[in-house]
Amino acid sequence: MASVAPHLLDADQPGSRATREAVLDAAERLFAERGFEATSLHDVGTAAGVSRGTPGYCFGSKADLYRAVLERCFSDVRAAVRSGRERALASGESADKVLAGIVSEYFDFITANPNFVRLIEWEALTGGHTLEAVPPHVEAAQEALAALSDELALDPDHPGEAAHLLLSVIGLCWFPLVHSQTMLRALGIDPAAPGFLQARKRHVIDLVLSGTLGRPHTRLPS
Amino acid sequence: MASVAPHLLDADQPGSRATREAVLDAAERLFAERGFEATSLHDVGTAAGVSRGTPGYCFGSKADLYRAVLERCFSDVRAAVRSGRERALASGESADKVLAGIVSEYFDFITANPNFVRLIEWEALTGGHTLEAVPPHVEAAQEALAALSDELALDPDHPGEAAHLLLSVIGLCWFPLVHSQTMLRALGIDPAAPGFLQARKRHVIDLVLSGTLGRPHTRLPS
DNA sequence: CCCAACTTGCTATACAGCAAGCAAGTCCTC
DNA sequence: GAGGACTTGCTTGCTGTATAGCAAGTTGGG
Repeated sequence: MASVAPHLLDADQPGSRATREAVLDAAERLFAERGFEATSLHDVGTAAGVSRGTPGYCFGSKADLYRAVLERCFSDVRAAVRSGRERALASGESADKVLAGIVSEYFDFITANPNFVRLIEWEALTGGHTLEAVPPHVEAAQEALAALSDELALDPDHPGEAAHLLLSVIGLCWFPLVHSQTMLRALGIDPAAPGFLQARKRHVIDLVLSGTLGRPHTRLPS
Repeated sequence: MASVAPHLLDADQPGSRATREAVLDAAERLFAERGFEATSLHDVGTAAGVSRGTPGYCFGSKADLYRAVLERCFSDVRAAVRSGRERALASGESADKVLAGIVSEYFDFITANPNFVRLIEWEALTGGHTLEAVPPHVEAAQEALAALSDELALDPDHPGEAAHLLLSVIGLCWFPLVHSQTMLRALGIDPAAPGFLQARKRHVIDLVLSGTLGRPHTRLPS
């Protein structure tokens, strides 16, 4: 994950910029892999090539380091969402092309940034209390929602429609990444097989396009 | 979650049946809530109304207790999948009605069994190594896959189609449950609001039906 | 020589697992 | 049928290990 978030690195925080960055990188990787509880500051220090005390020295406490990781991460995500929206606005394509492009780009983004997905999954399971204290994540979500609503000119009488669609796109893209070791294995799918990711992307795009632009209204079963 | 899995409770395992059941119930709840690492045998004992040593006495080790929880859980799930499949087979409805019924039932099932969802999510994040040792989970997945393939008479030339569809159904249903404290909050959705779950179910059914029965073939964007 | 950037020593806490203890039966023998 | 031997079901004490955080120490550049 690239790095945009100057306030976390310079300012008059303790430690040098290079060390703080190395610690953040190591912490992001380890927190994403093992979660907050199972990651020790000792391990973070070792992975960053510094002593076990340095992460605490640079970031105050383990919880503060974790929050800093989330902040940097969502600062990047927010920037990605914004730039994606601007590109979509400028493209002048038809609604279905734009939607397919959004899904495709999002799919590629999370495939390339597994740390991001895993960090949020850990947050989801542990209550999301740290994420709550990181404003950019709400801004990113709201902007994604607005982009979807605008671009597709969704019916303003149903404000929940865009939200459901966004939830669906995210869920469809995330699921195979998150559950590669559980569901996919149980189903006999190898997520590393050549073509799997592309087939998945295609499936998601087809599903979302047909569901959104067709708009059938099926009755619930009794 | 109901209880089918006699071998875990009687046999010549240590402890009385009632105590083992109480410990399993408490452990399922706590492991689902906090995960394996963050749950202590002390807490399990207290929650079960026994001493801190009893969980270890009855199940051997913390890891063994955890495995027993997963086994009981998937024994139940496997039974639910089987009975659902039999009901679908016997219904004689059209493919779209059957699919809508499957999705609706599955949605209701996971809404009523959050422990199941959370236990698997924890497994997914921690590598799924314990789940790997619990055969019923593969059997349940395979049977669900076979049911979907049969019922919808999916093209046997594309064996991955049923798997992608199953992944999509599961992902669409799970996502709002798992991310009620992260995404939903960021999007300003209250998952406890009256009607949210029904609206979600409707959205998922519409999406899956239109995507499956229409079968458009949209090109990927360049 | 001094200050920032680290490192190392220390303490308190938490937890899993083992082993010993204990109380309430159950069986076995006379 | 009584009394001791033994089992079952559970509890409590103990030990080793891991970790967060603080405080004192160290080193290198300006």
